[in-house]
Amino acid sequence: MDNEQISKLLRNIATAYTIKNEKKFRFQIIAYQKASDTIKNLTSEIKEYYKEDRLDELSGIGTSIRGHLIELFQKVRVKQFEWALKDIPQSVFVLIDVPGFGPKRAYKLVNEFNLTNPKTAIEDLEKIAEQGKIASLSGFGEKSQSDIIRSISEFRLGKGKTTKMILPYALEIAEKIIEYLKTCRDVKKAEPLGSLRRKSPTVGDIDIAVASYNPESVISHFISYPHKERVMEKGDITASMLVSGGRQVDLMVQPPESFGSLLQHFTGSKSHNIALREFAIKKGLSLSEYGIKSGRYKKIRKYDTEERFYDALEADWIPPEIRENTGEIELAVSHKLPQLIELGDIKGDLHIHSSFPIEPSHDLGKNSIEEMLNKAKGLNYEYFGFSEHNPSISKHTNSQVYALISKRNAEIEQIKLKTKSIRILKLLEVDILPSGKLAIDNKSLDVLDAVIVSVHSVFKMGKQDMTKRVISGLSHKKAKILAHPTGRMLNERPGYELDFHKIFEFCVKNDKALEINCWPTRLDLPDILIQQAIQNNVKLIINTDSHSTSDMNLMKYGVSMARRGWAKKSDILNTLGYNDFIKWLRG
DNA sequence: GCCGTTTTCGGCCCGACTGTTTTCAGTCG
Repeated sequence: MDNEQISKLLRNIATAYTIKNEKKFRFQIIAYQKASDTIKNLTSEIKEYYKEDRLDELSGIGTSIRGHLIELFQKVRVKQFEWALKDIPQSVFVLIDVPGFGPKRAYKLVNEFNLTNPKTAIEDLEKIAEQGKIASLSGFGEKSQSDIIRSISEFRLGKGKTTKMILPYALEIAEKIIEYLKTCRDVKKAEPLGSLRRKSPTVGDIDIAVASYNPESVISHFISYPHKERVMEKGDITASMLVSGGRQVDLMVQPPESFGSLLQHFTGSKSHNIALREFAIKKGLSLSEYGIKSGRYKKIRKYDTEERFYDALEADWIPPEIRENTGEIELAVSHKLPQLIELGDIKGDLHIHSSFPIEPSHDLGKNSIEEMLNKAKGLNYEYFGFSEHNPSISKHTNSQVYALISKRNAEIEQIKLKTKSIRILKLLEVDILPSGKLAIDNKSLDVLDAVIVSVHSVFKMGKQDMTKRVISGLSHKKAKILAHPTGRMLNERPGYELDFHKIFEFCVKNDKALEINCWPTRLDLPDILIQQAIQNNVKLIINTDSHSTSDMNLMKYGVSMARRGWAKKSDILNTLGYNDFIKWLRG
């Protein structure tokens, strides 16, 4: 069983407990949900934690659930789970994935209509709703019957939060809506919050906060958005709608004097907020989007900025990117938060594909060496590295490969003569073959300043073999950077299997760096691995992997990812000045 | 069932909205 399946299993246990007796099992339900989330967010398989006897490192998994997981890995069947799941039809766990269905409603419908086949439960229920059989059920009515039909249809089309957007796409939608919101006079401020503000690599829905003295007017303006598909909810201070494309947008409004508490509340993450509120309780305080209530006086104090809100808790302001309840609250309270890297700290971009006809087996860039370079100057970089893919080895002999690389180098040298304001490096992105050998030979490698190595074929290898392959590729003296280390493509494929303990160890020992690739569908390394890499003293470098001049603006996404991984300026190699950087590259 | 900045026992975030209700349950974030 993989993480996704085990996470779902634990969530099902929580659902089962909710159906059995929500009050009695209240805290077990929370515990199982938390354990489920922990496993869902892991970057390596939980089974590895079990094998290495490291399950106790995971927060939210205590003695009891740990014992059940061990039983799961050893015997497959878990007595406690079987007891909890007994009497609950499988269809319930299928139906619950459809928005609007919680444990209670799903269970009631499955039982009432005897939906025994989990594979067809959703469409069976749809038919029953269409036949008008649900409205007469106690607790249901005409409206909920038609809502069910619509929910199922939207779920099938992947609308709402069912599918996640990559970050730039979500930002684009948010910016349009914010621009529209600002045409309303009553809107004093409007900001994108939630996972968008935390710069999460994928975003389920778009959260927007507005400061206004007239929430009614703001909400009525919001739901009149010309590109809306439908309004899902409309209350006094919040509203939700689907915009064209089926993307969900949530709105919350507070007066300007409470905007700080609203920002804090609506930025999340959920687990950060829960932890912060638990911390506040110990101080006799109660937090919400309205402000802070003191237990004794019950009077609410309002905060116009987030800084003042955190300050009221005697904590430093916490950058949104690290609000994931992984220790940031404790450090904010002890005033020991790290100074995270910023976009302005970046002094160079080393992973650039020009259109120079180097005849690679992978893709070529769209803009010339000179065009890319001019863009780099515009970004005020100190140094810049060209790293096209190596010439295709199936179509060229070694000497042809050498000739192509030399030709590119010659062109770079020509341009270097005319260029004073920026230092240029002659790099290449070289494939690590399944054997672990680099795709090009030493003669070709010798004419390069260094190479970026990466895996572009045969992804399905065992973890140990893939780790050996990558380490073998990185072992070459010229190989300094491992590009997009996990190989994941967001919304497309998970990464290949790698033993990152070994990779980290190798990189530290041999002074190699791991790339944080800025490409929005990659964002690779993932944040959690960035954090682990830093803890292990592994050097990192943020590269755009640009294939056109406009791609070079993607640097901000890599920096956000680094911030999510708690990276400081000193953790990132391309914040170094040229002399220090080149010393590392050639070292 | 988890967890430790008064705790290995006794706590466990806080609120909005909808539909079916006649005061609230269910779902969501």
